Amino acid sequence: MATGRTHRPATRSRGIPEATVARLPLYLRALTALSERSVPTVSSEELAAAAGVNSAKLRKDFSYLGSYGTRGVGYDVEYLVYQISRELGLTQDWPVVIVGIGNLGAALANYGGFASRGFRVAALIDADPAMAGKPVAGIAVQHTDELEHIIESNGVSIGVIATPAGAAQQVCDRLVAAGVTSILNFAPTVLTVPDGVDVRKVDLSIELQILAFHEQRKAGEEGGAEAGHEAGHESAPPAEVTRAAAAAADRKGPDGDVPAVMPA
Amino acid sequence: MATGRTHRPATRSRGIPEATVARLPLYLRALTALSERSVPTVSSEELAAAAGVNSAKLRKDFSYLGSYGTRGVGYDVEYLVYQISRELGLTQDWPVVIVGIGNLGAALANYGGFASRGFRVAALIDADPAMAGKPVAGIAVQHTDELEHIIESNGVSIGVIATPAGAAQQVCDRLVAAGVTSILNFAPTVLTVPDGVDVRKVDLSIELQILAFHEQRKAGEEGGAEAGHEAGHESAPPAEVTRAAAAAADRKGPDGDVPAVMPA
DNA sequence: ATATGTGAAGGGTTTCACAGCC
DNA sequence: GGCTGTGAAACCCTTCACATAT
Repeated sequence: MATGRTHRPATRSRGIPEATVARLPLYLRALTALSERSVPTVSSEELAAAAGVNSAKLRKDFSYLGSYGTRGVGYDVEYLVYQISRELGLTQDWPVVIVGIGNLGAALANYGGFASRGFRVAALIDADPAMAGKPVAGIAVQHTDELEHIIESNGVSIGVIATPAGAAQQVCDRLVAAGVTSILNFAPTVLTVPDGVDVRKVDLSIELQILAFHEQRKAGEEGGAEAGHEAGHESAPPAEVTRAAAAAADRKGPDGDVPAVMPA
Repeated sequence: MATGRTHRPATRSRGIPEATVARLPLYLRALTALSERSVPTVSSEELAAAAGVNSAKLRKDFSYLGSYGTRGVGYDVEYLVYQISRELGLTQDWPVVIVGIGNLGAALANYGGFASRGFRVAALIDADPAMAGKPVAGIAVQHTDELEHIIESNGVSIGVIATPAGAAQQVCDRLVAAGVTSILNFAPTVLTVPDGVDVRKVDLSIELQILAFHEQRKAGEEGGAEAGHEAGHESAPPAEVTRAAAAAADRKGPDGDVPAVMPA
């Protein structure tokens, strides 16, 4: 993505491919596990298996970072952990706010995987006045009114949106106006943001729909059935896709009935 | 295009690119919203804007499905909704089970976006005996012991794993052995599955790490600062990445302290 | 006049296979 | 001998631009 940006003469080969960046956290997790078990070195083959990719891809990925391996030996686990962490920017502290504290927001707040990687939950924000002051994951929920103040006084540049879809764009606008430049969006909506702001989306129902597509394909193929298990299903009357219901569900969002953020 | 596969005389060009499949749910959502507002037709330009892609891509995507548009006019909303739903396999009923009913599992169970698209939550499963019988989203949680029985008697082919990472592979193995062929995995682990089984992964911390990478880049660039907002942050002492903590958090998973599934 | 459908060009990503170094 | 690092090939995806249809 990105339009091209300032293409400088490459200090040391600037520009790690997006696909590679997306895999670095995977490698980091596998390396972290090895580090815990005090394994000193790994080969590309072993590490690739642990990360679920093939070894040629892994080596190519690492080649964009530099030459951190030793031929005939492999990679030093500790050294690689450090290098990848640095490349991803995890050696610094990233305060984040989570907006919309329903089941999903609470799950995110409780996820230790954030804190341990340098993401510090600076605040939990919800529009429901009844939530204000209630502790979730050991942090008191604050009201939406405080949003701008929280962002600015904590220097927050990353925001997580876990509100219903109907509130997401408004929350997004307020986050961006207050200085947030990276957003992780769990609401099933397309967010519009100004240039320079990154948005990543996690969409729970899209993932299931992609699985359904492939599942359907399996059912349709009757060439050389490998797994002896009839796919598909035919008990209940084929539920007609209820369009109105889907739209209504999208409006509520990927969470229960959380009373969420409304415009100020 | 494509490797060739069983290159039959092309009934109507089999084989939709994976990238296209991944966008169909996006289009479907946008179309559903239009349908609700009783909009009869859309142009590729309008629909693309609503879905957050560019119009050339959208037209190319639709061309893989067939010629469902009218030149000079646009696409019939209702017709397209039906065609995409059918292509994705959403015109049939897909019973799914969710394993691991912590905050995340509960959020998923409550998500109306599943039910409204043909995904019927057939069962909620958790390893904690204390959870058994408790209703979540109107469905009584069942104990892990029932897993195989539930899968088989309901003809479930799609499973969602929302357990801690430590339990994920075991749950996965049991699901697959019982007949599940598509898995949506929220646990921060690489799952190993036999051929013919699809796995999709949603990893909360990876998304944040990717954002951090780009955020760091923004901070580093001092060429022509567009948004007058200093990136980065320097208040707290730069949190050294605590590897052990990250590994421990991964083991617990993307949810709180949910007592989850243990081997039978 | 207007907007789709699609060859062709362009860019990015993955895989191959082997040269290079330990 | 073993394993990394990397050009080159193959593949996939996106974008362009225009023929085609209403």
